[in-house]
Amino acid sequence: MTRELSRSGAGPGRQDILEAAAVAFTRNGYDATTIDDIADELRATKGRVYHYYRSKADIFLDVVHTGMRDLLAEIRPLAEGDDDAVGRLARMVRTHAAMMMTRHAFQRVAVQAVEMRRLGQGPRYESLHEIVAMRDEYEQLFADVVAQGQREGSVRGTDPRLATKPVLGALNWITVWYDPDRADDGRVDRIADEYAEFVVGGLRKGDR
Amino acid sequence: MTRELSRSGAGPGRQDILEAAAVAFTRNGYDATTIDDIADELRATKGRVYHYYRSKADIFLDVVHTGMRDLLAEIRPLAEGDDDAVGRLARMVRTHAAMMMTRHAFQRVAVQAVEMRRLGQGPRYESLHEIVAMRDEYEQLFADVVAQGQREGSVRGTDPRLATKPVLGALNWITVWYDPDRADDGRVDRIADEYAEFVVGGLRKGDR
DNA sequence: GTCTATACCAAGATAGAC
DNA sequence: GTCTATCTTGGTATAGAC
Repeated sequence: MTRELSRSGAGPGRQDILEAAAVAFTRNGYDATTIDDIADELRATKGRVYHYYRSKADIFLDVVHTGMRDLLAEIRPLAEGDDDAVGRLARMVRTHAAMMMTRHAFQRVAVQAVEMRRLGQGPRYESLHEIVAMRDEYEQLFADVVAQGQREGSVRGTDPRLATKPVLGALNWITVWYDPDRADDGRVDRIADEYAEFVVGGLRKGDR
Repeated sequence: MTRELSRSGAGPGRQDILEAAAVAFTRNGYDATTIDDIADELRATKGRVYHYYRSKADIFLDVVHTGMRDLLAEIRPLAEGDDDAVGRLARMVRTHAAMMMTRHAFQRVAVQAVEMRRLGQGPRYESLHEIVAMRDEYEQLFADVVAQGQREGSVRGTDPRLATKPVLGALNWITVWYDPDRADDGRVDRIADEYAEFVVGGLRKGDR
């Protein structure tokens, strides 16, 4: 039965619901989004939604999981290259920034989840641990590149973990202000380049 | 009657409620916070809260308004100095960062509000326009300093409005990860300095 | 001015027809 | 597999005692 399918991206009927939910959650946030909102977005009714998902929290976690999995899939290979750290960092930033814009709905919901402290309560969702683990791995990818840059002498000395905070803050914040409906050709690339320049400048060792 | 007092910071009984509400909203977010949570934090009951405020939304907006007003009061004088732009920018960033930590509850709630798109609906709260106006003024303060730095030749060329996005994103994000309970002496200053260095580095014209 | 008790409603979730 | 109808709960807001 469908209930038993593995989370995230599996199942044909589920995918539609996931996308509708991402849009709905992006519009109004988790609490203010009703199951009817999701059903409306789907052009269906509650019955359909509850056939595939047991609860609103389940849907939400699946959206978040999908968003983080996709982001990690893009960034991990870039972080693991063996060229110079600053170049890798620039590509990671550019790609993360671009994802916040091109996959706006899923990424905005994922960012929402990071901000929720109270996600810890409620029933024991195993997918919650997975999400926290992905977030930690993600942050570590950036911290490692920073540390690598320090060894290479191209990045100024700071605690690498602390250094990731403004970087990821700047990047994640894109989901707050960016409006995908004002899509303007070339805009995504221009913004992504600006972020890359900003972050690299902020971490590079100044020669003055 | 108390109901007629001007919003934000006025009234003796109101101040207590405001502080309790800031703490409660910080803990669980707007929707998940109940009036009973606020009353518990106050060590009182609903009756007290509703004596001073007509609705939950009113309390929330007052917390947000207070947070933004205080932040603006700190930053505006720094932005208006007449020394070099990079120095002013560094002080603005340091101060903003410090406020996110030392006034964590109010500032976190204010950041929450910025992220809510749907605040626009519901009854016509006049204070909403004021809040939006404050946000815009705030962003403009940073954009002006960036533009000034470009005229002075110390800041690299970019759209000043776009340049403020990663800066304010990095700064506001502090409210998400910073935990005031792990207060450790000197931590606030160390973090604030790190942010100042990061932002200035990200915007300064590179001499390479 | 603060409390308790309660009206009222919105929304999550379920039952069962088709 | 999708629907409509309904149950149930939790939370905003109010009434009115003290």
